[in-house]
Amino acid sequence: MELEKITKVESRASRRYEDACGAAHALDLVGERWALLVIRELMLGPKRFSDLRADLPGISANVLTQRLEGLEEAGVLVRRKLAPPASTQVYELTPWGYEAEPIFQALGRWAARSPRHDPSLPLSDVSLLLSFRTMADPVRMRGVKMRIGLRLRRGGYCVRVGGGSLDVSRDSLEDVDLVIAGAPPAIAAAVYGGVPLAQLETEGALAIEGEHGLAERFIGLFALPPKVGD
Amino acid sequence: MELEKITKVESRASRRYEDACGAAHALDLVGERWALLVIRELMLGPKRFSDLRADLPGISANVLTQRLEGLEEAGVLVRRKLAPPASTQVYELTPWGYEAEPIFQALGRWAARSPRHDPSLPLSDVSLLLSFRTMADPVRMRGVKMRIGLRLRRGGYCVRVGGGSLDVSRDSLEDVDLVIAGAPPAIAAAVYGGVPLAQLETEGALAIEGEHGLAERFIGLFALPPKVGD
DNA sequence: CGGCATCCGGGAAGATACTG
DNA sequence: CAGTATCTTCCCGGATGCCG
Repeated sequence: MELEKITKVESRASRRYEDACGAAHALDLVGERWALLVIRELMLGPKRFSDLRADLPGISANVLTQRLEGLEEAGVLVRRKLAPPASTQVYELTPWGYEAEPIFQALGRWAARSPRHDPSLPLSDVSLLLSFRTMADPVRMRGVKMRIGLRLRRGGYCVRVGGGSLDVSRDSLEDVDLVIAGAPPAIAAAVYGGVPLAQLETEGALAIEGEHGLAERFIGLFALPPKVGD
Repeated sequence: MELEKITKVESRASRRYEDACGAAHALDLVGERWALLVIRELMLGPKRFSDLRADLPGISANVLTQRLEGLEEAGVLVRRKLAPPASTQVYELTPWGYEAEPIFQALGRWAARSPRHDPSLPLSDVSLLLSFRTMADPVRMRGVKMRIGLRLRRGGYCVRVGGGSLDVSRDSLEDVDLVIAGAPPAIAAAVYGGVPLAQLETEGALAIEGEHGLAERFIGLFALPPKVGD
């Protein structure tokens, strides 16, 4: 057991980049496969093991366990036991963990220009909401004030636009001007793919509860960068 | 041979995150081990295979070959043959590849707060220069105008401060106000570690050609974020 | 069922030696 | 100098099973 631990530590050490560069150290911490996506899924609040598994298509249970251990050891997240009677264990980012969001924004903005980016793949609730924070255009938000509710697979979120910025929270859908209900890929198709709302509604992929004009204005707040070569 | 190709393609596909999230796609492109560090080393201009190998402590030749192939296929870099009589082959980022710099800035800023960050590890020329671009404080640069030359192991660089921003280029050391010569870790110790210039000079780790006061002012332009817990 | 340990097969990374 | 070939080690992914 002790020997096992030692060899484990040694192998970990030998697999780190021996590099003082901050980016290299970041990759030592979160560069393993799935690590950043686990953090992404926790960016809007704590989740349980099984929620993480369900929201990360393709991760296996043992890898998720390993990543959670490593990220906890690195100080990126903590395990927390909810007060009874819930008593379930959740994983929650530390304040420093939450500060990783610019990493996702930089990665996302850069990859959005990739010729190979395939928007038809599955998209998690959190990914969609984070993309709003990343892709909202400050110029287009100037003078706009609205509260949009999103009813996604795993719950409700509220997007508040005002004061030239955009705020997102996992929230009930009280006091919103409009609710958009649907799966994340459908909403992404409307927001980023230019697919008309009417078409998505007749297909049953999406439902709008409120004024359509407001939904159109909401969609107009976001802009993808042009693909490489354009 | 054909079978080999097919299995290779299949394995590649199965190892991608099937996720429309931009960050996930970025990791499909540059998430493999060493890939981002290869890009980092090319951020300030093209390099040869052996230079990359020398500047990436610990990468092996076959992995470097694979990463260069993959990054070329992804459109992040191109192989270019220099005109005769040089005739050596170099690897150069595409314009889109150069746009990856915010990724390094986000990673670096975040990891700089890590309790485990060890600044005494080796540091490449490019890492040091990129850290200047990342960590220069716009407030402190206000009204400052200077041209600092750096003579590092692998050549000369010029850091131009002016108009509230900082510019870096691989360049000769003509027309600079000051030259700092030394190994990147020593310069980092002065800039980020608070080690006095005089001490580094007497140790022979660093040499200043010009006014010391100017060097001190240059060093004062940079600030690391506080560590987690401070 | 949620969380985790264990075993196994395949494939990626690492080290070293070798070649045009 | 710029890689290729080969071998070993280790990580990832899948399946199974344990336990509260």
